[in-house]
Amino acid sequence: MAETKEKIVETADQLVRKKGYNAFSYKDISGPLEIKNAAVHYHFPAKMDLGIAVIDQEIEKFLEKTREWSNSPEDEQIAKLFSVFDRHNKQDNICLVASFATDFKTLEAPMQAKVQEMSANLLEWLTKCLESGRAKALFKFEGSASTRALIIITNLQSSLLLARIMGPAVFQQITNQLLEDLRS
Amino acid sequence: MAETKEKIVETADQLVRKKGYNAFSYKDISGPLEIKNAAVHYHFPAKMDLGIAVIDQEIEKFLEKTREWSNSPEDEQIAKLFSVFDRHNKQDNICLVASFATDFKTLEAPMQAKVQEMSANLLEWLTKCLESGRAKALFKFEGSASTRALIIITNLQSSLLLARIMGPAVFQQITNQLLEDLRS
DNA sequence: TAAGTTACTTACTAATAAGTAAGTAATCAA
DNA sequence: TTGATTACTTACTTATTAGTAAGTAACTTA
Repeated sequence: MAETKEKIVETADQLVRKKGYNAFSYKDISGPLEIKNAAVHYHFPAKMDLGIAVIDQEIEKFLEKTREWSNSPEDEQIAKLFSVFDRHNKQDNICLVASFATDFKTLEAPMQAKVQEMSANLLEWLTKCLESGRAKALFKFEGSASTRALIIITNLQSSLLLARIMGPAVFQQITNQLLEDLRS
Repeated sequence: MAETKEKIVETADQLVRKKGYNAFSYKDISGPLEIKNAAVHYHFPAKMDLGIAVIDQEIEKFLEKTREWSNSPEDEQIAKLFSVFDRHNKQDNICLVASFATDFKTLEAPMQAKVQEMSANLLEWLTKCLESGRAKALFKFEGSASTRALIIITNLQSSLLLARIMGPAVFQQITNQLLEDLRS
């Protein structure tokens, strides 16, 4: 991919996390990158094309990371997932799923499908990780792995939301206890 | 409060929950209510005034409800809180805190303060409820009540977000397990 | 009953949004 | 070396946004 195109996607990713999909415009991208508005439209004719590119990149990154982690013990894999969210917390970013979930009803069908794909990937991976981690007695939790995965995902997502409102410390407070819960 | 003014706030509340604060316009209110755009501006000169009214109403409703519940056992109080979220789930609504958290960085200072006030109220109430419920052995959980309150709030918030993406059943899946966790 | 006051409507403005059409300079491929 | 392709810019259009100024009809109060 060309340099400008990559920078556009990266800037859009940051904007979705910082302001939300409906709250940024092409001007917010063309300005910082010192290109013209029409240059953004050249690479991404409609805003939806850009939105999809942002999600596609996130899906790709996630699959790549989890592939890298796949030989580590499950408790380390979970720790690595948490550290991804921790990094976002330190940058005052929220996660893409939460950001797009808020705007979900305003999105066109192809974008909604992409958001669903992104969420399904995360849930599927976490479910398997919890399942095999429990089999090895690395984790202890009640109920099905898929339910526990949903619970942990909701914790991670909303702790970034709450951290934005109540300060970054609440993220640590929540995630420390979550990891504790999984062990005990 | 006058009838029209109430209807405007109620419509705005629904719009914030359905589309997000930055994704609705005064036209989305004046249209359904069959009034003119300027009528909305008459009651709420700037959009922020309307946003604050929506949050103020939510705060008031919350304080009223928790006052009503205050003589019930703590496990029933928690069940009532969950049922409020359940009602939102059935209407495909997300919660105000999550909706405004996404747009938080685009909000003016007085609105940010209101969002913080709303979150603090919820957290404070839930912390106290968990604390006294644990003292009566109605609940069992690890760690401080305030951390557990944060965890439960994040679960409730994001289960509405995830339910929108993955279907309303995930809300039940999550909340059933959460209530189970608190008991066991 | 005259003078506010309330709750609007009519008719705007200025700014910003997404998106497009036509032109251009530089590179690439035959 | 010509002709196409790439990656833009210039210069628009159309729609929508928040917001306002001036007018009006109905009611209220002195």
